Amino acid sequence: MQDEATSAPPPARARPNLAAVAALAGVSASTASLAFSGAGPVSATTRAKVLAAAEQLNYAGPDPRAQSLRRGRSGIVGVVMEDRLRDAFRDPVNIAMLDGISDELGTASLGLLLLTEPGQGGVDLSIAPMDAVILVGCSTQLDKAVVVFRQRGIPVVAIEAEPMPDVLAIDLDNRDATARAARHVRQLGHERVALVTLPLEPSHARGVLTAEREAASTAYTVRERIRGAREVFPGVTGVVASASLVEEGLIAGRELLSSADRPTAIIAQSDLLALGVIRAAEERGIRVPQDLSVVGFDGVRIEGADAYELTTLVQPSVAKGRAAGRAIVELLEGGTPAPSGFRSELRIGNTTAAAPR
Amino acid sequence: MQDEATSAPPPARARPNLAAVAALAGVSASTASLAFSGAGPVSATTRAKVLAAAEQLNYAGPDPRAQSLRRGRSGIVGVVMEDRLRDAFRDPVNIAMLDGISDELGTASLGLLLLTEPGQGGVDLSIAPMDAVILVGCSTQLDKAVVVFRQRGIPVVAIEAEPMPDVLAIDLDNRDATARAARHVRQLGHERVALVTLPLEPSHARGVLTAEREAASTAYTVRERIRGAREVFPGVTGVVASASLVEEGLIAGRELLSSADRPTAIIAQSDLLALGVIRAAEERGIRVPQDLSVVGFDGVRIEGADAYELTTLVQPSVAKGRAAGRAIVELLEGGTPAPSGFRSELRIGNTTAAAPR
DNA sequence: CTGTTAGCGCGTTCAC
DNA sequence: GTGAACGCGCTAACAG
Repeated sequence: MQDEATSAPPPARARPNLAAVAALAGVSASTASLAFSGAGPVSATTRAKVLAAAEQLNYAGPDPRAQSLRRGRSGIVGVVMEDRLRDAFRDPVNIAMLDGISDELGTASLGLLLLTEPGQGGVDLSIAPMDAVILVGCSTQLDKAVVVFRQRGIPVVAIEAEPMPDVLAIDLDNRDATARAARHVRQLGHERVALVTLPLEPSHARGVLTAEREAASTAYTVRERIRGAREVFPGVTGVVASASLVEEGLIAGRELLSSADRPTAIIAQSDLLALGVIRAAEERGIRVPQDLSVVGFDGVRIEGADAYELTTLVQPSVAKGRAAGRAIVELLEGGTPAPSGFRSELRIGNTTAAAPR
Repeated sequence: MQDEATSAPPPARARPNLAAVAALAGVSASTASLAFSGAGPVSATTRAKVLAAAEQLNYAGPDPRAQSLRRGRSGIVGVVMEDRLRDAFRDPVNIAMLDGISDELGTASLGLLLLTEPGQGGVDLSIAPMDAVILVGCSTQLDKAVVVFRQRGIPVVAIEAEPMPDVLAIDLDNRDATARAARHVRQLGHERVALVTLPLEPSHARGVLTAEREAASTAYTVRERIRGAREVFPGVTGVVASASLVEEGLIAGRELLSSADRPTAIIAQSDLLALGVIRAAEERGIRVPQDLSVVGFDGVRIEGADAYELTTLVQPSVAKGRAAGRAIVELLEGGTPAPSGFRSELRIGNTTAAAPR
């Protein structure tokens, strides 16, 4: 059977397609398709012929792009992160969540397309061939994108985002949890309390937490946590960090601790920020927790924070990610998963104590 | 022109397509296509008509999957990481690299599809609709996948991988750099030296570094670094960690430091491991660097390692990522970028000193 | 400026 | 078991 092939030089050097393989194998395209997909009944002989032809033509198998079109599925799930990746990945909490997501998606053989909010010059969100989308802590700026997704029939799951119509929410008790921590602080007798918040705007501007900034912000998680603190300390204010980093906590801490009547307790919106605050205190000889109580959020293990057992709100990051991934899978299978809410636990360490004097 | 449309109720509630929009707008499909893509000359009137029709039908714009097929491009670049994401992202070096990659890809409006090596139950590598692939520190187990990519004409760039045909290499001087560090250690008079290596096998098995394991391993970077150390300390051996984590360094350090004639210097293959080793020494009251010299690799800033300025090899992680991303973009534009090699710099800190006695 | 004509490469009905 | 035909939704050529 190879006689002709050897006599006539293999002509097509271009990318072969299924039809070419089928032709060389002497079968129809549909048969060849079945031979590859494994679905449907194909005789062993025929399959072997097809495979041989494929090998001869250097055919790699069905084209994923064409499959996507035909099947109406690309097998890709977009994960939209709020920040630049370099910022997002610096916080262990995000990594843990992503890990949970990827775990569930991987199980369903779904790929994970990493995207960032527009404005940072990434891919146009509505143009990528995705079957579903997970929004991670995204601002409401994504409204337009969400509309497009809905028009396309692309299911959307949002982790800790402002409730949006037709978007399945995976939520965290940011407000309640912060209120619980604040209550703990108040019970210790603290009255001069300050906040160190995560970024309020996409610009990641550092600075004082003003009423205007707060009102203008679209950062759901940040606002919820602020509100939680206000439930206990109504007028409480503080400073805004530009990212969830120890370094940023340090800067914020210096700011807060330099004033004459400095706070006796600081509620930080992440463990990294809290650790930075502690460093700032150390710099000034302010003892934690004797002179200053510090509360964090997340409950991540931070290398090098061994000296302290941070009082913090332990949130189930991986579980959150898993829930989102699971929900996506169910939605793609036509199911109707329920929104879910996760709870953070206050873990009291040795960075909070009775207010001085 | 709208008369008929208003008399007959809008029938199709199903997902509209370009043809439907064109029909309702009273233009041809190709014209409608141009109206959306913005390419080609379309009169303002026509465009408006098309857009109005689209809005009326709730049409979200061209289907990305169909565009992919037609254009032969999906706009997606796969990034294959060796480990589970949870492991990979725990090391700042990988995050930095990914950041460099995503920066360049974002500039070219390319999406980043996160994949892991098969075996961990992820997506079948050859089935995702990717335009190009970046392999990050991958083992040679990807041979088959690489063959498929080549057949498909999908360009492949590999960061720190065993050289493979038709794969553009972005390399790091793992061997030379380690040799330089080892020479520094020898100059300080050390003779009893041990290694703490990164995982040698996909299984991430912890344990002693044996000749068999080493020979069987496909972990390019790890082997290169071992070889570099051997150039200076020919018979040197040590232990294998199961991941690049402080915790793992701690375990490895305990192992190495428990023996009677313990090493006076330990060369770790990452800063995280090195920090763990230092912790192990602290546990036993072994002073660093007086009693034990420790060398790392990467030059990342680790929170909480303030007490020490680690002697380490500073590698340009972000630049590596950028180079890979840039190469991909050039390859997709039909260019032929040259392979590149990056150099690590030995940064001498205060964790190495003259050998004791 | 706009319409017509062809496919991109594949999967999926149906008949036989 | 297998083949023939059709269409997924869009866009690149040309023709007018």
